[in-house]
Amino acid sequence: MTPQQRQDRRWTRRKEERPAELMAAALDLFVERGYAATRLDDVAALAGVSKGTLYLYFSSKEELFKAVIRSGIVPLIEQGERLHEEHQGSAGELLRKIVFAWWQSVGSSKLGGIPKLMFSECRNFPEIGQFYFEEVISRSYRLIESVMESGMNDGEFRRMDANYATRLVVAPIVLLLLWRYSFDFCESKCVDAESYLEQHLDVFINGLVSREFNEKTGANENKGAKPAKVVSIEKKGRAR
Amino acid sequence: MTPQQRQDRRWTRRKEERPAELMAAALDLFVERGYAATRLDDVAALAGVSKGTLYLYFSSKEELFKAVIRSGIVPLIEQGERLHEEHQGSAGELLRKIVFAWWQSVGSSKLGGIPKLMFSECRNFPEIGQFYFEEVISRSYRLIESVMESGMNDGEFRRMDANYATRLVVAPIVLLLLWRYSFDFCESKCVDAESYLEQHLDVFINGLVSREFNEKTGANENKGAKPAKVVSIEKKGRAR
DNA sequence: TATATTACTGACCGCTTAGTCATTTACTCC
DNA sequence: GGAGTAAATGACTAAGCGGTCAGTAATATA
Repeated sequence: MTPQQRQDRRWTRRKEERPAELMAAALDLFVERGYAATRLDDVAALAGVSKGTLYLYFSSKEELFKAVIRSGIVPLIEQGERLHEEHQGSAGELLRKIVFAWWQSVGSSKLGGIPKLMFSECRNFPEIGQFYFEEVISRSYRLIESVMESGMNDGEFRRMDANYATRLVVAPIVLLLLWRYSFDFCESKCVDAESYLEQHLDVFINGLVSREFNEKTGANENKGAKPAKVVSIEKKGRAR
Repeated sequence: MTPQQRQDRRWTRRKEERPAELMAAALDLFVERGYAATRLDDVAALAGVSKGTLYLYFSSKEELFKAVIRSGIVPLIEQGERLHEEHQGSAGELLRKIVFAWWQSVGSSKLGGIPKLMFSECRNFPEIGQFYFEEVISRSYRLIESVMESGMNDGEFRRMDANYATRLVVAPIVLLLLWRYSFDFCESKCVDAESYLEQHLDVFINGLVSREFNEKTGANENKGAKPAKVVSIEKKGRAR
């Protein structure tokens, strides 16, 4: 069959590729507009098929959403495990390596839209929110946290709450990602991810290493060899 | 009229209070479910009125949304200006003061939902997204940036890109807020904002102050010679 | 108490969109 | 080429929700 012949056809059978194409289209629109505001006709159109075809592969809008998240998560998890195995170097170097590898493979690809999507929608889909939390967020945090802890044990970093330290390294990176899919369009000059991450790691790692504390407030004191007090507290009563 | 009599009435006239009550209800639901997934019947019900009443005060769903954002923004801007005027103390102290004041008045109040809402919806409402960006985000950034710059000029902080430095202080705070309105429910332990912010400022300010920094690579220089053991620290005065 | 005013109600309308299915078209296999 | 299979279509249905408005009940006025 010549390409011309193929082009003349009203449509072609592409059973294998459809699901991935539909999920890619859905991801784009979900990220851009949110789940509720995305119409399945538009998803189908963007994937180059009719809505009926979409229903050949996904039984409902919610199933499509779940599939988008699940398939988007797989590479994230694999990426995490790869990084975990390739442990070497000082904690600071390792941190640097992980951050840049992650940004390259996730932050700057289309997968980067998934965190924004999950932040927006996780309350509407608690089940898949929980899934994402456990399989992606918790795992990533544990990876970083182990780096932080080994850095402290080796004396490379000063002692502090490793859980919070982890959140603090991750936060600017995640926010950069969210920014890309939200307010980015408001700015004329966009953030240079490379320099931003570089400066973040620089300041952060120096902050971890440094032992100069504010004596006046007593804050940030490193009390000898004692580990920093664990500040996570039991969750209190929740509104509603 | 006795309270009993008032209770017996099917409804009462409360022209003055309705708009604020409706906006409060709308904010709750918009933050929880997103704009598109929020039904006006539910907003009205949560505010204790019928949908018809809602339309007495707001001409459309979008107008309600805009009103919610605008009214939520006003206190933020006022807060910002107040903080700006109360300039005093070193840059580090000032930063600390601003962060905690902001958290107390915004982060822990219902207004905290607005950033989450804006991150989720700004692409669907570019006009109001732009408005929020200019009136809230840019203003706040300028405030922090001026603190960072004066810190650098005084030699309290080392020189670096003030714009990025600003983003880096703000990021963990904003992400904490977003977290509260998204994945928070997934965790059994919740983040203690106070300790989290404390640790953030500690690490960050120390990272700004410290000059153990390899200009060429951007990596910190402690990799070769590990710092002394944790037990042998002596507190030093603050670097100037 | 009688009348006028208006805040409020809730049934209703019509559009949008998730989901269905009878039909059409591409492809496979003999 | 022709018969059989299955991928894809698009018109259709039903439900949900934004938005309307004629009517009702609370309040003001006198």
